[in-house]
Amino acid sequence: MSGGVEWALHCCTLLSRSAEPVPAVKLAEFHDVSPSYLAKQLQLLSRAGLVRSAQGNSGGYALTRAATQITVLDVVEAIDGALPAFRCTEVRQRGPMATPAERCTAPCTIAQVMDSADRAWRDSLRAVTIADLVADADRVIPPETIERTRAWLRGGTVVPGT
Amino acid sequence: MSGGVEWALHCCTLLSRSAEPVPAVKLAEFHDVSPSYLAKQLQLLSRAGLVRSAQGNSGGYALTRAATQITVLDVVEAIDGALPAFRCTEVRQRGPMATPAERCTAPCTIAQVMDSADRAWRDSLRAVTIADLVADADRVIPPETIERTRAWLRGGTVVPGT
DNA sequence: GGCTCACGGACAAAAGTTATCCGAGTTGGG
DNA sequence: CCCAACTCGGATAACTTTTGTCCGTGAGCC
Ligand code: FES
Ligand code: FES
Repeated sequence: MSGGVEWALHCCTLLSRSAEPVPAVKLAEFHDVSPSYLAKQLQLLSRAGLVRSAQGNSGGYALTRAATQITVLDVVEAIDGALPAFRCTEVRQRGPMATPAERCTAPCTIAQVMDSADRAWRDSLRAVTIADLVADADRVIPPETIERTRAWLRGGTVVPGT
Repeated sequence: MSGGVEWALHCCTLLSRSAEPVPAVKLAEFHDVSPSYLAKQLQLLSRAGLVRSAQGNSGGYALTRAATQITVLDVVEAIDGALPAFRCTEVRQRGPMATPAERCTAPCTIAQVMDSADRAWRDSLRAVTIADLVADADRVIPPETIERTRAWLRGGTVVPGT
């Protein structure tokens, strides 16, 4: 799985805290990651329709829907692609004892099992929304830090310890 | 996911049909895949303890336990590795608003969700054994073909159409 | 009209995979 | 007992996908 999924999910939780758009550079600075690469991930989120990009001087990224309407699976599929990890090559139709194509109406049992597991994985991710993540984070992070984060997102660059 | 997983699983179902060891070359010929590469996959299965290799003139590979005692997950983890797809980089501990390490006693919520999904995936694969796969294949493949396969595994190279 | 900002694609580096080879060890037969 | 054939095993190379970076283009704001 792509490592950028972690960044994207953290960015979504952060975006849900800000009413105004947040530039990609600021998101990168907040997480201390490569701005160029994070821009690519945000682009993927934009293509998937999860975030909306606003250009111009006070532009940036913002969620298109409420955090309760965005599942973790949405983000994962936007970054990693929606195609299943296991890909059947139809080995059974090759070799000296090949199964004739006419009998291959149903997918191979092995492919079925893999597909079922993949579905279980997706169902598990679909059950959690960004709002759930934020709610759980609020339970751990002290309220003061949350307010400081909001201020940091809103204002310019904060010089720590001043 | 590695494409060799499909080969390995098909090989396991095939091995469960033969009491005697089957050489890697024969397994490769049966599935019409690269013998050299399949050898590598079988090596991984051997390291994982799923199959036992016998050298010498009448050597080859054989399952170490009954097909009912080998799950699909065992094979997948042997080939693809047992580490989860999602890897948390602890982004929360970086950047200007970094969470102090002392508060990071529990894993990040996002990591928990990912881990839960991964567990669901593995549970799904663990629930199916090689024996289940064989039983399901027997329901589809005509008995005559199964017997021909057994004979092909036992005997030398079969010249088709002669 | 000048400025900043985000988008998009082009481009290089790294990792992981796919594929192949030859040597070490073992078995069976002469 | 020796030989020869056959097997696995690990080391090695080519390829593909992923990861990471960069700059040019176009759009909004002042
Ligand atoms: S032929 Fe693809 S999984 Fe069996
Ligand atoms: S810090 Fe790794 S998933 Fe949140």
